[in-house]
Amino acid sequence: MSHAWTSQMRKGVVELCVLTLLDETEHYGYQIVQRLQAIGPLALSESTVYPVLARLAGDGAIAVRVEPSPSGPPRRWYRLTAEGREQLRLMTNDWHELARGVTDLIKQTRTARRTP
Amino acid sequence: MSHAWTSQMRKGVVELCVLTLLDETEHYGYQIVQRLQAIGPLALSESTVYPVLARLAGDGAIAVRVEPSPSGPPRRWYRLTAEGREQLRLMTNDWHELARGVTDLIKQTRTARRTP
DNA sequence: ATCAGTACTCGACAATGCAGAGTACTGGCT
DNA sequence: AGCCAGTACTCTGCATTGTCGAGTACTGAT
Repeated sequence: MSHAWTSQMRKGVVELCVLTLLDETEHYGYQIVQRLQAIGPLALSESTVYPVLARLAGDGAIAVRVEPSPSGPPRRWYRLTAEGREQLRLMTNDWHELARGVTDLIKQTRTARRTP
Repeated sequence: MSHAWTSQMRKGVVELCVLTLLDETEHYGYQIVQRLQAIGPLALSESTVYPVLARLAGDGAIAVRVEPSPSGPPRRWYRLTAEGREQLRLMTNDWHELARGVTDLIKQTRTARRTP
């Protein structure tokens, strides 16, 4: 298993990743799970992704279109709405700020420790 | 206010930041709050930081030392234990992996969208 | 008939950040 | 003395969210 804290670090980030993938092109849920699992540190299961999709759809950030699948139950294709695209923009900004804040803090304290 | 998702993005990261600061040098709780509030995207309140310190101390990642304050109630100075230093190392690794994973994903989808 | 792969659903749980209120100590202002 | 701001920490309760585990349904291969 991963460490216990990795699942906490993912919080909030999952939503960002889903929106990001949908910004690229239309996706269905299972496909999103596959793509995120291909990224090691973002490997997450269906029970994580599907609720996110449901909530984003409820919020109007993404829209659904059902299409029969060649192998299995019908697929639910999701795409970004204008609202969702705007949310993605804001979230991406926040993500970059946060990531930079944390990474900088780590760097700063490292150099601070090296020169006491 | 910040957006609703920023507080979710912080999950797990707060613990990392606290450990990082303590890796630099000994700190007391209020001081940690002040320093993190100075970093815009990491601005968080006492009710966030103190529970984290309590839990880390309970886990043995940090050790406490009480000292009277020149202005106010006694300060609780925290410092990293060997255990805590190891945890910090692992968390930092995980953080960098996650951050790189997300940032790369954003970049990839951007270029993918540019060349359809 | 059985099994693997696909695609989605659901209930219950645990961790964590956060708002809000409260306590206690010091020192400055009136 | 009385009051307020700043310091330093505590506590209750809440909402959000990722995750485990199990379940359903459809297709095609063995």
